[in-house]
Amino acid sequence: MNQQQLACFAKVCSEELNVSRAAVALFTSQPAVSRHLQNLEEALGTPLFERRGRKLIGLTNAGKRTLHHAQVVVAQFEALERIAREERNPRGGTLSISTTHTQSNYLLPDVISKIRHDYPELRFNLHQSMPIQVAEMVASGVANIGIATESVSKHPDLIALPAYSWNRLLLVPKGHPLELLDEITLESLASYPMVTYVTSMTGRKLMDSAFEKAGLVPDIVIAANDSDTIKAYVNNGIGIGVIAEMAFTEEDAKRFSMRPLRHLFDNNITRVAIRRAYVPSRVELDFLTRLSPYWTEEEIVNIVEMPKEKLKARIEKIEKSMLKGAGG
Amino acid sequence: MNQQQLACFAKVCSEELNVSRAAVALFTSQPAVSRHLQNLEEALGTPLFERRGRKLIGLTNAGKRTLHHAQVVVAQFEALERIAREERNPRGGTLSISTTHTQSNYLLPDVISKIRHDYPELRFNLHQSMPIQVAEMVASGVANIGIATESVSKHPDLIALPAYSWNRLLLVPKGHPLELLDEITLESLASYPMVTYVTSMTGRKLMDSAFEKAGLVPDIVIAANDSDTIKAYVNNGIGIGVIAEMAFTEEDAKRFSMRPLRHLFDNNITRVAIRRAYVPSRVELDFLTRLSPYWTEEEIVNIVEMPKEKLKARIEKIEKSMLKGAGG
DNA sequence: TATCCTTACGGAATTCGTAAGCATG
DNA sequence: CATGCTTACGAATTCCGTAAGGATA
Repeated sequence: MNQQQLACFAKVCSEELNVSRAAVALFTSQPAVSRHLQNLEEALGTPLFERRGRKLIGLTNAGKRTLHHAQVVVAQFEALERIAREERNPRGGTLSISTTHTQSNYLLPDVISKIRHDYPELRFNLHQSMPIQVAEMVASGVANIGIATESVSKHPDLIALPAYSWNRLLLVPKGHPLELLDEITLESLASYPMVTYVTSMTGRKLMDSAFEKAGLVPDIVIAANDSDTIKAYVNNGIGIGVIAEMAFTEEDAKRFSMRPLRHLFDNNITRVAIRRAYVPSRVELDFLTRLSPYWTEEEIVNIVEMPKEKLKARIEKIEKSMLKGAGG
Repeated sequence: MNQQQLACFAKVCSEELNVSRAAVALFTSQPAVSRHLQNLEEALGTPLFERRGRKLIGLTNAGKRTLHHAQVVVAQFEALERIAREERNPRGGTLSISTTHTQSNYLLPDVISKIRHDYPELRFNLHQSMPIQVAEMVASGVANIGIATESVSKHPDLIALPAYSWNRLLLVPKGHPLELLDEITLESLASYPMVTYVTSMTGRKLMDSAFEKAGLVPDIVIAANDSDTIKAYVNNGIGIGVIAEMAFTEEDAKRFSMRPLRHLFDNNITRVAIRRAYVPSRVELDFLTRLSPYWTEEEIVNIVEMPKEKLKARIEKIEKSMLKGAGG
């Protein structure tokens, strides 16, 4: 039994038991991975996979138990390499974050400037993409921290910590009829052409389901990836905008009127995703604790190492306290 | 960087930076270990040891940070092997415990019979020896769980969890003058020849210091390793006996008279020792939770992975609640 | 001088990639 | 027949133990 065998095993599991893809991800040949799996099973003296012919179709009980420790080993090796890198170049260090446009442009600048104050020479890798890619990038190790509202909590190799909750607001050009309407209702929103996020992003699903429940169909003329695009089209008079609260800046207040929509839609929860068993670095822990008031350093370290069932309960607890406290 | 290099590094650290002894403990040659250390340092790109000439005299900062993760890796590999063993033979499994005579004969029988009820085919390795050897055996992996009152909390590679607190009692033959004395004092104890434990065992040090504080010198005619020997000599009229409370059985009540000594001596704390970063098995967790009411499974798992400073605070907290609650 | 770490060297074992074989859908 | 796992094989690398060399106390 050695590290490479375990790394292969973990990667094959995270690649849905596809040996070929695992080989690509590990920058090696497919027979090499195949052999490592055989040798690992031989070394442990017990099969790890359920097989149908030559295909791997599932994990045995032993495989399930082994997987967790294999992931821990892989993560510890990563941590050792990071420590060495930090010691070689104490000033360096990189915060590698993958996130969506809204988080990247309206949530992160504030947190990052605070972190930069404490770590002046820290470098940032900010990857911006769609929620599913955010999850993929963290799972594959391209980024170490993912921030998104969708997708990240479903990936089996990721742990998704609820970071904060938020809602939507209505964005209209100054002088628009909705600006001064007593109470904004779903009906009033549905009676205007609307510009908002695409289906896969920024809590769009929660909005859709609210309209559906009311038996309404919003007239979404343009669906965009990012808040800035939405603002541009609203500014051009194409329609009314529905965007995330945190995307409304002081600058926007000069051009637009804004109406809160908390009474119409459920709160969304934005989550931070890290790989299971990942060992966060010093800087990453600082970043995460600054990002959300709902967890402490100690908790993060504990949570990463938790078994699945216990983790679920813990996360639900955080979400409850979050939704109670009105969030933001 | 690989598992063997990390294992060598961890072992050299736990063998007080003596490469030769580490080689013996790892069942390999000394040059092999030496080379692994060099390769590890080269792979990490940073020295792990402070050196004077060819001698290792300490850890660098990088070495200290690396050590923890190296220990975790080693422990995870051990856990993987144990899991495989359990899967190969689900009924088997062994509880390997090293402890002192008193614990082994008077504390463990009850706990072990309960555990055997849940795991009928479980095998036990009970090693009985002096406290220092108990610590050594756990550190070296001969046993996985150590139980003792002395020594175990000082070993750098061990975590010592307070399990329970206890005190001494006076053992005299029926009809002895002390049997009916109103109040047993240190003076009255010092005025008779005494039979008790040897200095290195079963909380003997706390007893000595109580006499010393009072300016008294007890007349210890025989110092023994185990409670049964003490009883035998007391029975023969050699002197009065001072033994641990839990060593007094119903059987003893027929032959001896007993007087509590809680008012004269401080409580002792018996501790359970496990290797740092060790991953306890299912059975071991059950055993440990049955052994002491002061911790839960979850806590044990957390504690093992804690960094040193945090651990210290946690343990002190347990001890406080223990000493308050009169213990037993 | 005894202990302990490093270097040198030859043989053994491991590991890798390519190429070819075979099963599944 | 396309996808995907296994087997075969030769080359390169790594790893080990013995033996010898040098440093320290």
